[in-house]
Amino acid sequence: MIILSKLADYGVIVATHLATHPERQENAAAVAMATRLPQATVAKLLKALAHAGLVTATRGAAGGYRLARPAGAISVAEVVAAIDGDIGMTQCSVHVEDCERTTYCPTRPHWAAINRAVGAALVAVTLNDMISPFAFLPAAAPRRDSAPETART
Amino acid sequence: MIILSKLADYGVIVATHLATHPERQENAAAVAMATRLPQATVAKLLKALAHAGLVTATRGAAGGYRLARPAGAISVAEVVAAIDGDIGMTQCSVHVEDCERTTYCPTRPHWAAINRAVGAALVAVTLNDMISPFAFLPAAAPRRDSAPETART
DNA sequence: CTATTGAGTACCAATCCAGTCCCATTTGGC
DNA sequence: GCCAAATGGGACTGGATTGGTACTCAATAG
Repeated sequence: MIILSKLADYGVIVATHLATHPERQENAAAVAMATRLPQATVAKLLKALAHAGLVTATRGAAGGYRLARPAGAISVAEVVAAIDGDIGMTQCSVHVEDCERTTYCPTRPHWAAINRAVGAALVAVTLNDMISPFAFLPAAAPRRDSAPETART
Repeated sequence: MIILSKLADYGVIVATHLATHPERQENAAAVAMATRLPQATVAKLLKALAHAGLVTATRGAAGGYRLARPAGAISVAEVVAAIDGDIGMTQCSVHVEDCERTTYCPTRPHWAAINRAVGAALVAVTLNDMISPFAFLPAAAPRRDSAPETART
């Protein structure tokens, strides 16, 4: 099971690439070449990122993109959300009204909690973390041995 | 963006339903009726769960399904994995060989860490938690005051 | 032996997604 | 002032994936 769509994955790559040269302004073609991604797709991604306010775009000749904020202030969750929309585990987490089981489905409230946990894992990681060559430990996954009371496999 | 497929979501509902009557053996039709899900789909789900060893199946007349383990010993992650396969954030997390960018992509090692965090969020929740009427706090999402709040539109 | 029920597989339909293309708008350069 | 370069914002399409169904085989109780 793949959680992220390929586009969202690409989006993080593109954003990360911009984060490596925060002061430089690059147009879509240059980013595509640097990331080895299809040019048209990169253009689409950058548009989405610009729309979400994560990158600033300069139009016209000699235009291009650059990060709107420092790399440390942009989380992976934001990049993913800009491309794939809001993060939610289940249908009913995102479109509550679509789930006619709302009244009797006992699992629904619990999904919200799982949702937050997953979201926290993505929010905890910034683009700065992604370009660092060292592994990091996201705050949302502190340790595995804190197993509360439930037996695991 | 929806992270779980509908089938995986249904799978959790089905497993949760079985968890409410651990001692009772139910056939696919009964589970389908109780959960208001299409009967053929429920049958398919139960087969997948049985294949993964999460439920035990009794064949023949008066056969049916029941949980193979106590509800507290089955995590949501297992149920999801039984239906959707292994959990991974990106293509390269699951099929490393498919990603020809491995050598120079700086984001790859970090996805593994995010992966673990998300997986931990699902492993921390058991079927027992899902049937409890009270909200619980999964271990992987310890607090909200660490400001996962991001500026959205 | 027969009815019932799960196991397994094959298959169809629908949806979604990745990717491309087109045209309008903006801006810098000549 | 005009043209080229670049983004903005759609629409469109081919393909892959998924949700759902149907059918046949195997096992078991009575």
